[in-house]
Amino acid sequence: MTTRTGRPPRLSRAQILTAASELIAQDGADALTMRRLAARLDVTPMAVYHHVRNKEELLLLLLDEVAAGIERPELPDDPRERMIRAARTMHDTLARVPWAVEVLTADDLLSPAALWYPEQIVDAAVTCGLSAADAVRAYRAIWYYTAGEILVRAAAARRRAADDRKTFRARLFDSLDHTEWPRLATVADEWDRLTEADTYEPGLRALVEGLLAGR
Amino acid sequence: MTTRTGRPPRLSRAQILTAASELIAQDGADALTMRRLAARLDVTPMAVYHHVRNKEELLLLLLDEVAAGIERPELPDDPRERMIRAARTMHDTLARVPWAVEVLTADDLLSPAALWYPEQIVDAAVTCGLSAADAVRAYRAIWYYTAGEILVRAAAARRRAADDRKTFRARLFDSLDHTEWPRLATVADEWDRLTEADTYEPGLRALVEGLLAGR
DNA sequence: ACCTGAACACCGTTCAAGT
DNA sequence: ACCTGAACACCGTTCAAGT
Repeated sequence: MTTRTGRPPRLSRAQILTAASELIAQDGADALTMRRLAARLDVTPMAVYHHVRNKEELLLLLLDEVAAGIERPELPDDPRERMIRAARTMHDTLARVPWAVEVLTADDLLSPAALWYPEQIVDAAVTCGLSAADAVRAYRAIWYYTAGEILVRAAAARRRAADDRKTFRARLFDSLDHTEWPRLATVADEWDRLTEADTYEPGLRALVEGLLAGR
Repeated sequence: MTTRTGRPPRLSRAQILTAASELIAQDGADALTMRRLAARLDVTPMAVYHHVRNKEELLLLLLDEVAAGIERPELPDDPRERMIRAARTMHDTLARVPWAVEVLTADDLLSPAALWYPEQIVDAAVTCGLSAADAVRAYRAIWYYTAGEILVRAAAARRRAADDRKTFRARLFDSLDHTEWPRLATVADEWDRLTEADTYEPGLRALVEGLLAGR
């Protein structure tokens, strides 16, 4: 029987993670600073460091939480539709936590729990007739498209919130030289509407169709 | 004839932009801070503010420089190949300045000079038989894929430089549960090689093929 | 007009000390 | 063991003053 010495903990890792998630949810990923986090927990900044090595570890722990809560819906039997559904779910899950994509952009693989997505996609691609190598390449193309969509839309949302850029694009389109860019001039009026619409899935379907062309 | 008064300028906007570009080129986008920039120019931080409103304006000016130096190669006559060549050029140009993509992720449109890319792509798509709206959607899908590729690869390069993650992925794959993720287990050994290879173009071709399916 | 110096309100993190 | 307090080395930016 071990005797616990020292004073009882006021803070726990779980509390820290909860507070951090709340901060991000409320004010965005940039609002997560060690000092603000500490203030919200009503402790010194350094108290947090006793439970978490540094900010990077904190972010990785938050990612693990996201990964742990990942959806694994029933997927269609048809492998092509299975690819699409798996990618769509991956997209929708991550689109709810765009900061996570920013944190891990690099790693097309997330933490172990999130491996479910590439596993399903690669497996479905192989079932469709791709070689293992081509299936991995197909997964990567899907990941680029998906990560790009999430990052671009998240950044666009920030702009809209900050409002500093709406005018920028408007100015750009207003000043559009109709002879130099005739095609863009034609679509200028529709651009915003088309841009705000969710077109993830049609693009995904086009990509998958192209990746599986001839099989 | 206007009489110039006050002391002669030691600093110019052009000098500031040059120094800023050099800083980014040497040490990455994170290395660009107003204070470091000032130090490199051998002036007070605040001297810079006399030529540039703030950091955001500085970044936008740098983007303009990138846009101004954009390549406009002869494009193939075949509209499908024209889409691909335009996208490929856009990609290659931006891949050389990944920080620019990070700055503007949001805006699928860059500054006026860079409108050449969407103009070519949308125009080629319409020539291929897409409606104006579908052509814009096609351009957006291409932009997501392209921006995603650049951002993911840039982040991966940073990781490789910092080296903090290579071990992470290795650990992940070593600990891979072969029964839970059979497909990933199969490709685990090849993953790094496949991931480092440049597969932008095949993915792009697949995407374009899917977007133009049936035309 | 162009630049300096001091200052403010922030960061992440280290280190020594308190209980 | 758990936390505080002071400090360090950074940020971007404002404001008042110098030449």
